Amino acid sequence: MKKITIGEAARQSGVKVPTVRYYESIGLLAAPNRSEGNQRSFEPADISRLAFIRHARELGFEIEAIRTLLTLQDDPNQSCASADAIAKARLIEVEQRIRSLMALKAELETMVEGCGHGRVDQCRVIEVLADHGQCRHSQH
Amino acid sequence: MKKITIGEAARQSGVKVPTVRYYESIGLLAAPNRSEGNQRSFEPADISRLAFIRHARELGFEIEAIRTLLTLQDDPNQSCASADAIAKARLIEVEQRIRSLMALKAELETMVEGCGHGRVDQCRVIEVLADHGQCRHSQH
DNA sequence: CTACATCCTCTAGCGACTAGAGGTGCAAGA
DNA sequence: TCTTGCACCTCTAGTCGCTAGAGGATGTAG
Repeated sequence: MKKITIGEAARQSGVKVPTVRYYESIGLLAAPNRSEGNQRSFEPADISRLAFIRHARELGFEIEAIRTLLTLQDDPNQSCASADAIAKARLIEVEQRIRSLMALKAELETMVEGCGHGRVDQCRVIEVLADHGQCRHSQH
Repeated sequence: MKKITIGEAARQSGVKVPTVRYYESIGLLAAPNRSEGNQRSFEPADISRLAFIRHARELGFEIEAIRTLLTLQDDPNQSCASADAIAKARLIEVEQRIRSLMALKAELETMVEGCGHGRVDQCRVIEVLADHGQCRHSQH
């Protein structure tokens, strides 16, 4: 088998080199074998695992959630109820966040539209920030 | 004038006590006068400033952006072009983030819907994570 | 053999707080 | 007056998920 360097693993998985080392350091990725000269030598499975992690991170899962998902993946006989629960929780978070951002968007639009491009004392941006009572949303 | 303690200031502005001290430490809020016993004594203007900061933070502005907005507020003769630019930049960020989260939402929904609630080896949650090729969005 | 890219470990830094230790100030009840 | 107990003080260190940099070793191409 040809040796996969950390740089190769990084390129193939889309995870940066220092981040690969970081994932190893926190135990998300098993420590790989080393070459004569102490350089890491990865297996193809490590690249899949890194890609899995990367994808999950892109979806906004926290490291601890990913750790759980990975242990589930490692043991395919387990019930997928936990995986389902984690994904559902994340979905709810994302929906919340979208709602919240929509409210922010509306408020920012009011600010930007209301800006007369004159001096600060007539500026709606500053004004709205100074007085929360002027906006329609109250919790985020 | 009655003295406003840090606790009072926190309650009235909605900023937590340690956070008020933090804002002072990074120069976002001027260091207030102290009582005989070295306790901070705030002015009503400080509370407005804290409320301004809090509202801006809720809108997702970074501390450095808020610092700029505050200097603009402090000098009302300035043009509000900078304030406008900051708000516009933030609006674009928010719109980006919403689009990105919508894509995530769609992907998470596919995962959750596809979960057969059986064993992990048939679980769509794990499967989708393991193989990015299965999903329709490619950049976030 | 010599460049030069890539690798190694280690420590420190980022943003925006938050938590905790260890101590002081202050107002109200006994 | 004393004491209880909360609120305040400073300082350091921790959070999350990396990222940057120092200072050195290894590996490969010409």
